Amino acid sequence: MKIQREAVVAKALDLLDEVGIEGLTMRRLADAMGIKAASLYWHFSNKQALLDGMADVLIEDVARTIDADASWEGQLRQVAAQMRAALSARRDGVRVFGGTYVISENVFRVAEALIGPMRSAGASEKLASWSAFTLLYYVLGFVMEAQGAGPGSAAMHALSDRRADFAAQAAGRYPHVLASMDAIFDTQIDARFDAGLDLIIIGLHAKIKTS
Amino acid sequence: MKIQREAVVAKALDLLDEVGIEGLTMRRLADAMGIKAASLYWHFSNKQALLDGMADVLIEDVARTIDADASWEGQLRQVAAQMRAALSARRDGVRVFGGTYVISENVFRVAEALIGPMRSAGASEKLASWSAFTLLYYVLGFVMEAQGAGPGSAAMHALSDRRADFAAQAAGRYPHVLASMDAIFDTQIDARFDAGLDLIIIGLHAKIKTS
DNA sequence: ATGGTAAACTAACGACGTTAGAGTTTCAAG
DNA sequence: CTTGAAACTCTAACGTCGTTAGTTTACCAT
Repeated sequence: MKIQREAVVAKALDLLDEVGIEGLTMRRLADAMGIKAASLYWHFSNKQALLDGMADVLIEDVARTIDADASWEGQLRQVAAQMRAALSARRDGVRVFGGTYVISENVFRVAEALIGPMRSAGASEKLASWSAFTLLYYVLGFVMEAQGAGPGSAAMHALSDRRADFAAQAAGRYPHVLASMDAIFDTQIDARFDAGLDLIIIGLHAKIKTS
Repeated sequence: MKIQREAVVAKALDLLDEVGIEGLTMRRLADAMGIKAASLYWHFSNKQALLDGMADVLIEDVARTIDADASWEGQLRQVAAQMRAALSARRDGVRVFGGTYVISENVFRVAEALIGPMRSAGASEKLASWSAFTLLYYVLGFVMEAQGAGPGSAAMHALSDRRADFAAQAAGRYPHVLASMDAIFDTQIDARFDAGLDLIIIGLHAKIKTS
C-alpha cells in the first residue's frame, strides 16, 4: 500500500541528482512524476517528511553486510566506508541526511554495527557509544566538505585556480598554513578519509587499553 | 564606510537568536533595522553573502588568544573549545557556519592555530593539515547535534520522553544499543565533547610517534 | 450497481529572495 | 551657497516556494 510513497522517495532521489537539494522542489518533483504538487501531500504531510524518507533510504544499505571475521576495527572501517559511500552516492546526500533527526531501523542498525565491535574490543558502554558518535561526526563532516568545497568539487576547483591568491593571503602571517598548502589541496580523497578514520580508531585503541 | 554593513550583520546575528535560521528572513531583518528589504541588497549582493558575513563574525574571536605556554595538545584543546563556544554562542550558529565556504582571515588564523601546534609536535605537513580537518569535522558535528537533536535540545527532550519507545525498538535486535542507552542519553555534554576530542588527540599522539 | 477508500485535481494564500528604477540623504569640492 | 556624486533607501513588482481547502476521479470489493 505504501508502494507509491516509496516511488515518490525514489523519484525524489533521482531528481536530487539532477538538480541538487536547492532545486528539489515539490512542484518539480510532482512534474517529474506526472502529478500536481498538491498531490504529494497525500503521501507526505510536509516536505520535511519527504526529506526524512529520502535520508532513510540513503542509508538503507549501510551495515547490512559486515564481514564478521574481520577484526573489530576492520568492522568499524567497513561501516564507516559504507556510510561514506551511501552519503556520497547522491548529490547533496549528506545535506539531506544532515537535516534530519529520524531514528529509524536503519539508524539502529548502523549504531549497533558501530557499538557492537567497540564493545567486544573491550570498550565501556560509554566509550563505545560516544565514540560511535565521534566517528559518525567525522564521516558526515568529511562528506560534507567533499560535496561542498572539498577536493574534486566545483568550489574547490575554483579555489585551486586561485591558489596563488590563497598563498598570498597566507604568506607571512600564517607560515604553517602556507607550508602545508600542498597537503591541504591534496586530492587523494580516499587516503584523506582513511587518515582521519585512523586517528579515531587509533585513539579508541589507546583508550580501551588504559581503561 | 563598511560600518553599516557590519551593523546589518550584527543585527542579523541578534535576530538569529530570536527566530532561528529558518525565521531569518530578509524582510524580517529589514524590519528589525527600520528599513525595507530591498535596501539590504545595497550592502549584500544576496542572502548568501549575508550568511557568509555572519559566519565570519561568528568565529572572529576564535584562536586569537592561545596560551603559548600550554603543551601542543593543550593548545589544540583551547582552539577546539573556542570553536565550539563560538558556534554554540548563537542559535543555529553551526548551521550558519556550515552553509558557507568562505576562506577569510579568521579561517586562516584558526587553521594556523591548529596546524602550528601539530607541526611543532612532530607531525608532518600532511598529517597536521589533514588532522586539522578531522578535528574541525568533529567540532562541527558535535555542535550540530547539540543544537539539533543532542542532549539539552528540544528534539532530545522529546526523545527522552519516548525513551521507552526507543528501548522497545532496540530490544532484541540491537542488544548493544539497548545496553548503551544510558550512555547515549547521557547529558554530560562537556564530558562528551572532551571524550571525542581525546580520541582524536590521542590518535594524533600515536601517529606522530610511529612516523 | 454501489459505496468506500486511495489518489489525484484546481485554485488559491501568504511568504520568500530578488530586481528595476526612482527618490533621498550626506557631504566635500567648486 | 550651489552642485554633483556617492551612499543609501524607497516603492512596486516578479516569479517561486511550501502548503491548504475543497472537489473530483479511479479503482475495487461487496
